[in-house]
Amino acid sequence: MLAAAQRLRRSSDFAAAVRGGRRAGRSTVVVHLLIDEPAQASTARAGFVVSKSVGNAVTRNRVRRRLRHLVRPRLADLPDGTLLVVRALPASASASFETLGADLDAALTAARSPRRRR
RNA sequence: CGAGUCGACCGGGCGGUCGCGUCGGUGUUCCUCCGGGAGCAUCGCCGAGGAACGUCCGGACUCCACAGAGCAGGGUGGUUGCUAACGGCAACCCGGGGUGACCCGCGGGAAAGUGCCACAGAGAAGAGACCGCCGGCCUCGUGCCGGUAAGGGUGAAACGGUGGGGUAAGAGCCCACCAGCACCCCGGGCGACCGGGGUGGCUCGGUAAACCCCACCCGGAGCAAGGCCAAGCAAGGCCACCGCCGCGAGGCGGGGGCCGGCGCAGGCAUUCGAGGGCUGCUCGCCCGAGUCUGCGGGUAGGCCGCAAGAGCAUGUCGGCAACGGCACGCCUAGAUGGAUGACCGCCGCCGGUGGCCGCAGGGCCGCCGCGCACAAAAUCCGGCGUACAGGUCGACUCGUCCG
RNA sequence: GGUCCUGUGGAGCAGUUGGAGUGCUCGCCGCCCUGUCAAGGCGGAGGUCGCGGGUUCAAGUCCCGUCAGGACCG
Repeated sequence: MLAAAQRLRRSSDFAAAVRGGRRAGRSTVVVHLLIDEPAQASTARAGFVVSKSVGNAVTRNRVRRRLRHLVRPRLADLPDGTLLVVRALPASASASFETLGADLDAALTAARSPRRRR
């Protein structure tokens, strides 16, 4: 799980990450990553978007909690001030914990690697 | 043993590692107006449901000054009770279903009035003459006039049923029995209603989940209610001290100090009262000196409300029951991009499969499985409705067999 | 938290005093027309009226419950 300080709490943070960040998708999740944030923020922070198309309230809660648990160790590798938004797709409702973690890793490396642009 | 009815309940368990949220303790860092506050670490307690769901009803609570009257509008509809209240629940009544335990019913009024009843049929609601039956007339015909609702046919429904008398033919026209209706009397029941007797006229269709009538109920909005602080638009605001008030966030008053200098346009008013409360109308009442409309500008932060309650468990008493009284015990989630997750071990259940045992129902031992339902608080309660793998307990009915 | 709307052939819609599931546009099938295709003409098929109950002689229509989709308000 994530502590409250490591989560995105404001609508403006979500908008900044989704609009300004780099995006990479897999079959279960889509990742928005915004790295160059003003240096005042202490740690990297993450937020989750699980829409109603994923399932009812129980499955949405389960997907979000699994994603939080998966994001927690990976958040330490990201530089300070990074904003991360993980959006769950409908396929994530039936995915296992392992495939969810594999997709999240793949999407994160894909979003971080192409730093050669501009 | 088989088939079934009703009610109550559980809805995976135990342990370990790493995490999250509220609250409390400890330590530490920072800030401080010295009251405290914030962050981090660590320890401990607690941490979704029987439906948390749908939002179909009813309340508590808050604001609208009080929560007023009539009309309109909406809702409910056997009776009596229970309840804070209800469209809920219980018992009973009536009607229907079942061999039975039991189940189902928006179950007031059609004799206050209006509307509708397609097609078919002569006729569809104060009756009516198509065929038929009977009588009369003559121009003797596939004729005209009259009587007749017993028969035929149509329809979901045709103005009581059977038998007899009666008649030209018939008809409640008369009579007996039956069914139904209205009124009266007696008995039982708090009541819905039930049982019995008498009189009347013979007779009255259905539909109110069509308008309507009757009885009863309903003021409106909703915790995003509502309140406080900060910031900002703005034009007034900010700061500490003392006293007082508030459940609380906090506020009020006093003297003192500091900063700042009056968005735009239009309408109607200033006690003979604009405008508003009161969302539709009328009355009545209240607030009232500014208010209304449009444009422009600002605001997405924090706190209180916010969890001890029509509360739960046990016992006992009253009541057929729903439920209520008393005693004792317990404290049981409070998030706000929204806290319960991940992994492991053992057991349980389910499905598949293999072996052994048994005449059989089945039992025992293994292996496999993304297997184990439905579905998650958001102010809080009481109901209703709906979804749900599997399981437990109790009461009762019918059938068969044995004693 | 509150207030509403929609569900009818494959698609989009109409459907009133409740009375045969009736209609429109596109699509589909067959035939005609054409050297061929399109357009056009003629004919045809295709329906649990979202689902389950109820009222009524009779329900797409009225009532209740339920499911799915969608919209609005602060």
